[in-house]
Formats: sequence, structure tokens, C-alpha cells
Amino acid sequence: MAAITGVMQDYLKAVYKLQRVHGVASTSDVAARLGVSAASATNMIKRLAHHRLVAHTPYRGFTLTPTGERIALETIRHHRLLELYLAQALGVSLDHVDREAERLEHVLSDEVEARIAATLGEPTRDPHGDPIPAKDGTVRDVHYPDLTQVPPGEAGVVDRVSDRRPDLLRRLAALGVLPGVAVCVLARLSGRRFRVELGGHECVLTHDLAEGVYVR
Amino acid sequence: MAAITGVMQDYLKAVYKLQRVHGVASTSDVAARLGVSAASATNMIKRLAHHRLVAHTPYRGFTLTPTGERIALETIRHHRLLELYLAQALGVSLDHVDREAERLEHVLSDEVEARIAATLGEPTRDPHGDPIPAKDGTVRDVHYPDLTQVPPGEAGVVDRVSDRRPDLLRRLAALGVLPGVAVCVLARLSGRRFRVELGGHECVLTHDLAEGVYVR
DNA sequence: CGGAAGATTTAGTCGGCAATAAAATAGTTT
DNA sequence: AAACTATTTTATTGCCGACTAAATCTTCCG
Repeated sequence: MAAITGVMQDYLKAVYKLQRVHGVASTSDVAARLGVSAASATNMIKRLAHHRLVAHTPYRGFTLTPTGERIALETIRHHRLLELYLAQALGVSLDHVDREAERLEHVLSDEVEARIAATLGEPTRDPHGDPIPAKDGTVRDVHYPDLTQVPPGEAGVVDRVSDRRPDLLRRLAALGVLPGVAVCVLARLSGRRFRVELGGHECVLTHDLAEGVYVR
Repeated sequence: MAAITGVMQDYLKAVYKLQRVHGVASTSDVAARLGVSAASATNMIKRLAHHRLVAHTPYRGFTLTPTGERIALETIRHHRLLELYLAQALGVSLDHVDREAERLEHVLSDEVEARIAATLGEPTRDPHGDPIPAKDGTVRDVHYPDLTQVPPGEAGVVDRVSDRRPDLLRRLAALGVLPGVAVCVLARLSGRRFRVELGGHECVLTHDLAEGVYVR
């Protein structure tokens, strides 16, 4: 009785990502991330626990089991491969690929996944710079400071841009802030804004935008 | 309140295809085509009728409304574009593309659909030779006789191969029976088999196989 | 320490989509 | 016309996945 639904995959992905940050996932964090009520999250968590995909200590949060983590990573692999494929092979714009991949990831077969990965040359990064988990569950998960933490005068290369908010992503892309681009923080301005240099020309980023840019 | 689910699209597709043949769709035909019980089909038909997607005369079968037909054609367009794309761009084998497209068709956005169609050069036929409905709902729906109805001695070109049974499709593909291939019926053999010539060499097709090959 | 605030879980509903069993209807046959 | 058969419809049920409201647990603060 495998019967892992697409919604269950979404919950497992959310728990995985929260665990990266907090070590443990709380009901309300998962609920907020998925845009559902806390009661719905509790309900689904119980189902996932029943399937031995998460370990749940009531009132104390929960963590993925090895099986749950495997499924979460498979789903994330699907998602990021699809994002890269949509952007690269079909020319879908960066601020749309996340939402598109969100729906496709749950119905991607192993065969098509493999062909997409081969076509792309077995890539290890999606278009936002996030690592694509390997088939064996390996993830190269380095994390760099975001632009707000880079001292003025320092230079680097954009490693990753957050894909959590498509509107910000679009504005960053319009400014040319993409993985691989050289960037230098020139000064902090009032209003928590940042003057930066991006491959030749200067521009000003709001705090919101700067927070979503990770520099190595 | 659009709220057209993937399952509803499947029902509309089934009704559309049955209407092509019988003028009207019956509960049991739809149920058989989708592999569900007749009661389940009645249930769903009532929901579709409530949404004004089919017109239902109890005990007398049902037909698509214009809106229902539009949705059915959009879904079929998605399906056939995906089949062609999977085969052509990703090299998925012909006997797999149907099942793959079946899951993907329900989550294909207009944007990605358009990019796929453009990449393929706005095609009008899927890899089995079935017509791909245009965006405006136009379908070039010609139908030719199948091989069992071609008198011996007659020659023609394969226009279409049925995709209803993947096992037969695989055997036909292995023999080289694909749309566009020249074919000539040499003789009817005992056991309702057919000796045919296919682009140079001869082979024997069982009745099952011959029935799925349409010749123009 | 005790109680308020906040997080979490439980309880009770609802809609989508499937199933089965049983009742109703249509069509056919005698 | 009556009876039989096949089809269709009408309950009723079960699972998934969401919701609100109410109960319960933790924590934090005076």
C-alpha cells in the first residue's frame, strides 16, 4: 500500500525544508508554508506518521523518517529538474517555472525524469541555484550569506536567488541578478537599501530583494 | 466556479470519443472506457450535467454541450501534443507516450502548451497519426478503413495506428507499422491473418493487429 | 506558582470521487 | 400484454483533504 499522494509529497517537501533550518518541523510552520490551517496539517501529519514517513511527538513537532526523506528528495529532484528543463528547453521565464514545476513534479515518471536529466547533462543546480538532489539521495547543500550580510566593499558571485516569492524573483531577474553573476556591495543606504554593482552597472536593491540573494 | 477536475476532463474526453462513433454516449460505455462502475459514471455525469458540460436524458445517454466539447478538445490537444513532444523531444517510446501524457495532460498550463506547440512547429498529428485539435477547437478528423477492410492487392499508406492497446502498438511499431509507411495487402490467410508488404519486406499480421492499422 | 497567551490537537462537517447493493426503467421476447 | 434481461439510477459507504470550533497542552510572565 504505497499510495503516496501528491499532497503528501508536498507536506514531505515542506517538512524537509523546515528541518534544514530548525532541525524539527512544527505544525504551524508546515501549515503556513502550505497555506492550510493548522488542523489540516495535524491531520495530514498523522497520516504521514501512520505511513511511517514522519516521526511525530505530539505537541513537540516532527521529523522525517529515512523513507520520508527519500520521498521528499525525489520530489524535490523532480521539481528542480523540471524548473531547469522548462527554463532551458522551453524558454519559460524564471518567475513562472516554480509554479509550473509544482504541478508537474507529482506526475513525472522515472523514465521521463531520467530522459530530462540526460538531456540536460545530469545537472546539479536548478535555475535559481538550488542544488538538485542526485538519484541516490545525495544533496550538495552549501549555503552562503545573503546580500544583507555582506559588508560594503566586498565582492562575490551570486550563488543562488530565493524562489519563495515570484514577484521578487521577477524583479531580480529583470535587474540581471542571477546565479553566476558577479556582484559587489558598494554601500548601505538609508531605508535598509543597498547600492550594488552588477557586472558593470550599478543599481539599488531594497532589503526585501537583497535578502533573497545569496553570495559566495 | 470553473473547478474542472482532472477526472472530469477524463469523462469529457471519453464522452467526446464515444459521441464520434455512436452519436450519443451511454453510461455503460463511458464506465467501460474509464474502468469504473456504471454507478460511478452516472454519478459523475450528473455532476457534469450540473456544470452544464453535458446534456443528460436519463436512460437515454448524453452528449456534450458546446462548453463540454471545448474542454474535451483542449484536453485532447494537451494529450496529443504531449505524446508528440515526449516522443520527439525526449525520445520516449511510442508505447509509453500515451500513459505518460495521460497524467501530464491535466496539469499542462496554457503557456507551456503554447511553447511545446511552437517548439514542434504547430503540429496537426500526434505520433499515432491522430489529429491534434487546434487552439480554436478545429479538428481535422478524417477516418480511413482499417487493414482488415482493404481488399487484397490494394496498396496505400498507413495513416494512423490505434493507441488503445499499448501491447499491440508496441508489436506494430516493432514491425515498422507507423504512420506514413507504405503498405500493401498481399493476401488473407487462414486464422484471419493478413500477409502484407511494408516498405520492402513482407510480414504477417494477426486480425488484432490489422484492426488497429488505418490505411489511406 | 498560577494564569494568560499561544500552539497543537481533537471533534465534527463538507465536497470530490470511487465502490457496492438494491431498486427502477427500457427493451425484447414470447 | 406479461415477463425477462440488460441498463441505469438511487441509496449508502469509504477515503482523501480541506475547514471551523472547541478542547488541551506549553510556555512565559507577573
